Amino acid sequence: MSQPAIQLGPNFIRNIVDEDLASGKHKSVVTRFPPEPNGYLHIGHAKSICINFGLASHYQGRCHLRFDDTNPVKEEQEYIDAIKTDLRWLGFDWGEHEYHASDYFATLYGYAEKLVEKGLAYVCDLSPAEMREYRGTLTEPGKNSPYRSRNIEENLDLLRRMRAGEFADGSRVLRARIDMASPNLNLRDPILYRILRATHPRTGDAWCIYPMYDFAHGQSDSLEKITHSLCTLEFQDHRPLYDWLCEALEIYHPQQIEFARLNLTYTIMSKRRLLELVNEKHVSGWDDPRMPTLSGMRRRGFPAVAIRTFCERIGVGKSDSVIDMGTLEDCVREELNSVVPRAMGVLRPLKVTITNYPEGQAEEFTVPCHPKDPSMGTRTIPFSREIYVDRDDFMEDPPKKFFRLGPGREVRLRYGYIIRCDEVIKDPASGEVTELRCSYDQETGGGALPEGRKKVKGIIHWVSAAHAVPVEVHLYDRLFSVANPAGEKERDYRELLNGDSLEVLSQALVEPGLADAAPGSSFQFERLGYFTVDSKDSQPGELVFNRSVTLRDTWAKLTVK
RNA sequence: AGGGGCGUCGCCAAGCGGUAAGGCACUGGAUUUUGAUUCCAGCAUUCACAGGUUCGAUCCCUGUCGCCCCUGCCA
Repeated sequence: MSQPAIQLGPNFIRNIVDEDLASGKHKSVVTRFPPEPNGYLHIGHAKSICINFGLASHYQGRCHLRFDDTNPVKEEQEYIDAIKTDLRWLGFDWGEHEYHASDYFATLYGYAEKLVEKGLAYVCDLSPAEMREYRGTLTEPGKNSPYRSRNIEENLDLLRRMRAGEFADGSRVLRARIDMASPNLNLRDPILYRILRATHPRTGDAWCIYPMYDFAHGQSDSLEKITHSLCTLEFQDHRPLYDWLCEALEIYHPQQIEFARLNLTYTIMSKRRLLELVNEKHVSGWDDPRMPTLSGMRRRGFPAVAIRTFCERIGVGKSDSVIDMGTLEDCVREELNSVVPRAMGVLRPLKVTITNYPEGQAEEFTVPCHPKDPSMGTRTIPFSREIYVDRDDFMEDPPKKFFRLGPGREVRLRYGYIIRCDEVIKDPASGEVTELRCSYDQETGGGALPEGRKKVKGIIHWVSAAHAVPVEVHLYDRLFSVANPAGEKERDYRELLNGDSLEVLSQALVEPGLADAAPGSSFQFERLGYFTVDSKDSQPGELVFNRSVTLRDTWAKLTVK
């Protein structure tokens, strides 16, 4: 696998790295992407991935994949596997450099003993409630734990017995001895190790004590000789602890740099909440096409390149931001537009009979697969007396500027004839339009325009009734009904879900050439948008198409106004 | 005795003392057998605000205001 061309623009992290390289602090760059395997990767992770791998490739360095697996109660092998799948799909390669914090458990434990021996850590017996009380508040200093003055021998003995499994879960912890009066709460004797009897996906029951994030992350960075440890803004307050531990342990000291996490309008990025959406069945799974997960987007039909382009475009900064979903959609359209073949599909069919076209007759039009890329070749589409058009392309009482079908109006069938609507048939009971009876101009086949004939403005897509393939189409809309669900403090985010985020169309029809479309393959249904064959719900002969994204639609914009 | 960050066009974002890049969005117009694509044009006399330093400040200093993060034995 080769590194994708990720071209991140200038940013503050690059400036720092440039200085480090210029000053000789570093000769090369080593970064890492450190997910906790407690859920699936989402577009926010993609930003981090692109920054870490992108920075490494920009400086011809390397980027490690490291699982931050220090909390066995939340982590699962399923997630480890899914993360690797998504990472590869995105186009990144970590080579031999796959690591797990759990690989370092023995070393980390050794570090803990070292800290105790230096008098910089102690075993504390305070209960969680007491711990909270002793910690103080944002404005008041904490107070020293009564166990803070235990001597080194006792601490070492206790730590070893913690590891040996002599004490109950939660009964004791190992703490760093720093400063209970620090204005930075992270420095008020933070917990380094907790007793936890849980089976770890990789180390099983080998350990009953597990290191906390702060005692694993920086140490893992150090062991891997990471030069620049990039993380999100909320870890800024942890940096002093990161630095303190590297100094106290006298180990290689990477530099932690924080950047703003990604937020996207109309969705959420919290793994905890995404898990809830899955568990509470608000969505069909982590890979539901409405989810902001990479697996969801892949299934929806978003190309990996589009996601990488998106990450390049949004840049890297330190200010909290919420990026418009339109930016992502534009990246998706841009990629799909250039690489995907065209096809015709009718979402909500309305029967049209061409009254002057001979019964039983049929013909085929040979048309390009792509309007601008001849290398994509041609395809044939059948035409006959009965066709289907989309209901949206007919209006009984059309407004100004509507140049599709209406009583007495002419339109061009894309790649076919010009037809005129002569008669509108309705269901006598409901008044619903059930059929259009039209006549065609046989001089206009395949786009021909006889001398002197006026050009028609409207061109609509269609499908031959006898030849069309019935399919199911899933239309997706934003998952949430408000732009920034995470910013809504008053209401539970579940109340903000968009009840109409999924629309299932079971009567859709596509041109016969799509009958054997492969799962995951994408097409542009002309005038409608990009559609991708669902890789999970499709059966042979029963295709399900996911609408990946619509086309830009200036008409829709006008009608809203 | 609170601390740590951030404020440049509707949304992102370059800029690092010499007079506001770029993308998305939006608005025109051209081409078009997709109301798509493509193309061309327009879109911040101004950088949260107020002072100060300077020949000159978005960039330096001071103050004010606004927003985000931190009181898990989560990461």
